Amino acid sequence: MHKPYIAKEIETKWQKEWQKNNVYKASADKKNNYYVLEMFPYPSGKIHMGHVRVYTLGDVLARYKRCSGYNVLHPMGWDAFGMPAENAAFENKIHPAIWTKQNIDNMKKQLKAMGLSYDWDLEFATCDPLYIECQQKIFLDFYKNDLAYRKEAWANWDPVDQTVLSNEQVIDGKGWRSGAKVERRKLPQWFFRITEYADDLIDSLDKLDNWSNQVKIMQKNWIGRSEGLKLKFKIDQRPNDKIDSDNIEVYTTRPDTIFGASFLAIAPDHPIAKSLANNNKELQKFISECNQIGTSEEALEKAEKKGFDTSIKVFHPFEEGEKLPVFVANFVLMSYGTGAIFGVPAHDQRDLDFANKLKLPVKVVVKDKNNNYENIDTVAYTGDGEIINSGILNGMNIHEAKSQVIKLAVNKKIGKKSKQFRLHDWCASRQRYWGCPVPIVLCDNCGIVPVPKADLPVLLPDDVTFEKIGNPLDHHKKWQTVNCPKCNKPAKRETQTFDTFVDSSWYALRYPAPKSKEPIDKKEMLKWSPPDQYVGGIEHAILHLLYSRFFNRGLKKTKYVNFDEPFKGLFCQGMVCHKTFKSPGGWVEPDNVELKGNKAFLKSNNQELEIGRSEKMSKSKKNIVDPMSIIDKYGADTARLFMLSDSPPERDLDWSESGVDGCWKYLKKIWGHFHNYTPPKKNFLILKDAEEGHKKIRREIHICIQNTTDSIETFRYNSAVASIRKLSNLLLGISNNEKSLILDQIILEGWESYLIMLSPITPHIAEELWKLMNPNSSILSQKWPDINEEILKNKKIVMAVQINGKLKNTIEIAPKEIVNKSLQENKALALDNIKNIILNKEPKKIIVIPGRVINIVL
RNA sequence: GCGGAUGUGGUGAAAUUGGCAGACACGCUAGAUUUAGGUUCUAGUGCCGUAAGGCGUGGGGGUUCAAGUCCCUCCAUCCGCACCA
Repeated sequence: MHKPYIAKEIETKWQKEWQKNNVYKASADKKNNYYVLEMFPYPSGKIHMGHVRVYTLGDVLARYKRCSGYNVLHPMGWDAFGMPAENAAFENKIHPAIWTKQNIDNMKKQLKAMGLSYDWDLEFATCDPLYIECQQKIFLDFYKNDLAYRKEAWANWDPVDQTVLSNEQVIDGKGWRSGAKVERRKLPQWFFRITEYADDLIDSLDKLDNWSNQVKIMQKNWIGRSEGLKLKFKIDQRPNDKIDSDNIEVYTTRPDTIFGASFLAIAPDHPIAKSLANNNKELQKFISECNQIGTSEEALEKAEKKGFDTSIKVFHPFEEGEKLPVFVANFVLMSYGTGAIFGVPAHDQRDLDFANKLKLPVKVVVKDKNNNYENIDTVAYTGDGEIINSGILNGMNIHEAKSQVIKLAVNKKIGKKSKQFRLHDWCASRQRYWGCPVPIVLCDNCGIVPVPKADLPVLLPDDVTFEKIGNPLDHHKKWQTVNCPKCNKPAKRETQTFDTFVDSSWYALRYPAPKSKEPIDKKEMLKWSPPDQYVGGIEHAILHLLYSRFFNRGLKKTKYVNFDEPFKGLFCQGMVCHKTFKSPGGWVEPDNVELKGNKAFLKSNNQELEIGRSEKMSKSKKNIVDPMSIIDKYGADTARLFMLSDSPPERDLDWSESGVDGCWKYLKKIWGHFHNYTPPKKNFLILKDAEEGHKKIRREIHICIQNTTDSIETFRYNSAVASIRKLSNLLLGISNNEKSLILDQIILEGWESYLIMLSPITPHIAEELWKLMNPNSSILSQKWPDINEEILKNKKIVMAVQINGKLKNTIEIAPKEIVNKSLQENKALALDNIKNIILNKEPKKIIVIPGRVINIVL
């Protein structure tokens, strides 16, 4: 009897051994350097299955590349600033720094138990004083180069707690702790000038060949470039003198529909609206209602369209005598275009909803050929068509009309062509404690004064309390008070800290030299950067990845780097999901559930539970499986194998206990096999003398090697696992009485290749089994198996024979017959069942696709 | 609301360019061995049908000798929406 497979034992053994030998040390050479990076985690306390998935994916790639002869940089660190640490401080009276440190220690231990191939010497956390100092240096350079500036911006304001809330802390328009209705307030905040690069950020997407297409499309739409017209409407009668303009300027992307305009709408915070509100209580009330919708775009767009008639009228620019009413409307954004629009209900859904609500006229100006365009009542028509009811524009299509109106407006000096972006500048400051301080002093005499680089870092004070509501830095008078670096008079530190997206916008460049005094050590960085492959969740498709792309451009402008894009390749993996279980008392953890057939019961009292569909693992639904319990029970290799086995990496993965069990049984089977296997003395030289029967087996082995390699290269890891398993099925299926000297060598070649290909996936068991065959070498120093092209060349080709496109039979041909179409046709026609179907009919057509299919059309 | 994606057996899925749908697994069924420690092995398994055969890739329509793959349309689910990270 052989040794039982006790995963834990061999996994800790090899992890210790590899650590001792420092096998994952990154050392760059002149060429063949490869940088694999996975998105670093927020240290929330313990790892979850999402981490197991993304880090396994990255690890397979890192190990595969190392095995294929590359020098690999594969680092890990911590996105250590953020709100949860402050929440923990508030709830459990623990300092954010201590809480974060504890979490990092614990999670590091857990990641190590997964057997990931990181060079831990390169580890850092974004809350390290050195990282803070470096980031502040970069910020000062950005500020000097006009990439950062301060201006007023909206924030969610809790009027009871007297504090700023994140969108996450606003639930149904109410503060999460106070329950008070949340308002919007303007505060001075710090911005990065990302819009400066808007065009470049769109145009350069084309160059990112190794980025997933969907992310590129999402970013393009997010930036939202549009070409349109800024157009002035003359005000008929000014209601009060405080309005210092005779015009209201609107921005539109549909100048062609100008004759269908039935109103103007301005944003609640448009200067004219504000000015009117000064002596209009009703309007004041309306504006403050608008301010209660919240700051998220989703909330604004979903809110019921509401408007307030200002009683101002404006003249239609092209239609003599026509006047349009001006409304303040809750769906118009001050931050986009000019903060004012003209409304064309027939051809814009929002405008139509609004017009219907306020009983405004709907005038059709674009003819929809396919539908009844006379009556537009609830659905606006936004497509192309012939312009009607529009005087001089009649008969044009919308594109002709668009340029015609722009031309007319420019000639009349009431408009100009304008390019707009949906993207707005990045608000990167937060009114919170646990973040990197903005290194600025606010002085009554000198205004905004950067902290001199020599005085960095500006570190957070330790002695803060979280009992008082609001930003602890605001309450810390001693920390705030400094002398102005310019005039030396008493001044105040900026009490805002950076958005954590700032921390994660440049961390990849820090790994090559994480202890350098310089933010980015050029020499070391250039050996590796930018990362060849970045791996992370699709939920970061826009913000993190767009901010990183901007930041990299900023770093180029400030001469820290010499390339534009932060990541050469990008791969986004799907989420980890699990079924949900519900009892009348609420959600139930999978750990407390017993499955019998397709029913689920509560372990404690056998009560039957409702089984819900699979959803993203989340605390609220309690459908969480703790990775550590899986590693304890089955081992890291099983967990890793399961993560890769069934679902393609980019798709959501359904966690299933039986799937994990299957992986474990498989590893156990392989374990058993190798413990009973006595390999022959290696002599691969005799393989070239193999006869056809043996060659066939060897060919199949090499087909598996080829398929596995292709699948790994293209991130189809589930297919890679399938072909690896196919290879073991094949080798295990060769019966003992077939064996011979040559076949024994073929089988040995097969098993060695098998273990090497398995090793990036399940490194521990692969090493253990490798040592059984080769006690003096490590699997980590083996080369990825070569594909023997010569062997693959002579495989038989199977072709489908179809009648009217339906498969009826197959034929086999030799590779050299692939060019001989008539031979293939004749072979197909000679088949008995084909003859029977054709009988005496004359085929109308016979299509031969060489080497693939013969289709006989009757 | 806007933007992006996904949809194939009982389940997870596979299928270079349109060219044999269901590889590899899980589950299930039957049988064998009795497993010594979470058994293993063999056979079967898309659906309907005794069979011949027919039907099958979310629904409907189309292009083609040929459609999971291309086009139109509808439906369902998931992700993001700028202060969660």
